[in-house]
Amino acid sequence: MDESKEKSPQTSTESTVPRAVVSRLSLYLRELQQLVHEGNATTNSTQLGTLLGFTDAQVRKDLANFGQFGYPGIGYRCEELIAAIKKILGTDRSWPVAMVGLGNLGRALLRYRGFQEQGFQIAAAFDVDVEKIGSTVEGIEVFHLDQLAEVVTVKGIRLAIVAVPGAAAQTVADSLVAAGVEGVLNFAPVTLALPDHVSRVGVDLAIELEQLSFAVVNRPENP
Amino acid sequence: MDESKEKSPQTSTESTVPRAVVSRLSLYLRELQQLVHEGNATTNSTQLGTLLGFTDAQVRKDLANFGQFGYPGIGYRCEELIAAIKKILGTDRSWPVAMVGLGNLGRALLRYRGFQEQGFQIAAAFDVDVEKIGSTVEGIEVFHLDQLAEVVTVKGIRLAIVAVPGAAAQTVADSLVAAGVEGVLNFAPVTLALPDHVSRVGVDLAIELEQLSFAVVNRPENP
DNA sequence: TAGATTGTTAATCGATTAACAATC
DNA sequence: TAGATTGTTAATCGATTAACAATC
Repeated sequence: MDESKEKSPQTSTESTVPRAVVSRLSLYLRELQQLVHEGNATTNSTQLGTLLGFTDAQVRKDLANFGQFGYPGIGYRCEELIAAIKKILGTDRSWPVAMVGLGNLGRALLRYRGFQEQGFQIAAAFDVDVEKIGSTVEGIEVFHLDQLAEVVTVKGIRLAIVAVPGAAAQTVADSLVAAGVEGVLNFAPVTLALPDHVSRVGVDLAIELEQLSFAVVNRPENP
Repeated sequence: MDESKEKSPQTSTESTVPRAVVSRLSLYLRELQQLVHEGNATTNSTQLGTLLGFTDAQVRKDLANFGQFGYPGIGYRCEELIAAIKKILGTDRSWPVAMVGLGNLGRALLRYRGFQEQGFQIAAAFDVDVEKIGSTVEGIEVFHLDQLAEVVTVKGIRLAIVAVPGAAAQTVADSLVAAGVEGVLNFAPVTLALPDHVSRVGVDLAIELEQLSFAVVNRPENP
């Protein structure tokens, strides 16, 4: 073998980590927070795996992508692992987020507490309805979409949530990109075209139900 | 009660078709509907793949799981493929769905039109707030959670959406299972324990944002 | 210590991509 | 026919699981 045994210089996390692993990382974090809430100081790969439906090997392998966090013979100290995962996910800080679109979904999301609990703060909302511009919803100022670039810059916004009708989503996305936003969480039922340097996550509520109906219809007993 | 075909130890259900494939099937459907809307009668694996960011081979391979839908030299007839995918997903019919929890998110989801467009109809809503019981929201009757089993039976409900606080979600899920519901779409930030014969899809809005912050923080150029 | 559990390597399993004969 | 595109098989790639020495 002529291969050097040198480790590659990428220390913590390059884009070599699959999305599925990152997704599970969030689940580990959520479960660890729950375990702490229940009074546990430590856990282990078997317990975490059982709670989430994964094998113990997978839990350890996933974490191994980012370093060594456990103690042989003991497991993982919950608070310590929580801090480590938050650092990896980037949620050891607070992110100001833009909300675009104040229809039913957008307004509901403005009121949702779960974002803030995990380090995301809606810093500004945008719409095109003049009735809404200038008002305040849940303590968040509503701006016209035209002010996007300005507000994004002033407030240091890097992430945005798109909750506009499908027909408007791509145009909004283009504006977000032009304003310098780096990541978009899209609730519109369309696939957004974004440049490579902008990250994209899509949630389509109807699609989630479709996954369910497929599972139900295709279960052995159910024709 | 006879599970006679015990070939594989666990998850004998839809193990033949991976979840990832089913998820892409929904994306194909959405894109095909968009293509029809734009006036296209046919498409092909290269076009579908390009629009969604997949290879043409993957599109064909995914569809091959379910049969032969294309025409060599031509591609796919949009309307025909739409009908085929809807049949596979089980959305060639209308599904009555239960909504449990009428907080901000639950109410927003009641108003969301996207469900109905894809064949899902909220048939009843449930809460424990006596102020809401008996009222009508968006034309949908609100029942007390105690009436779940009864209403589920009468309305033939097989799917449910859980939009209650995390602390209440497992209890609600247990009630849904007891009422005979076969699939649960869970928006509460907890992992629900459900029996094998009940399907589960989870959407955690904070987790979606975490995926985004991870992507942004771990992009080569960004600290 | 003895028991428990990690991190990691090797083996297995599954999913994606490439290639091409079939065919419209 | 000539050109285009499918469905499918084979090759590649990646992810999950199993196993175990290290170690607390």
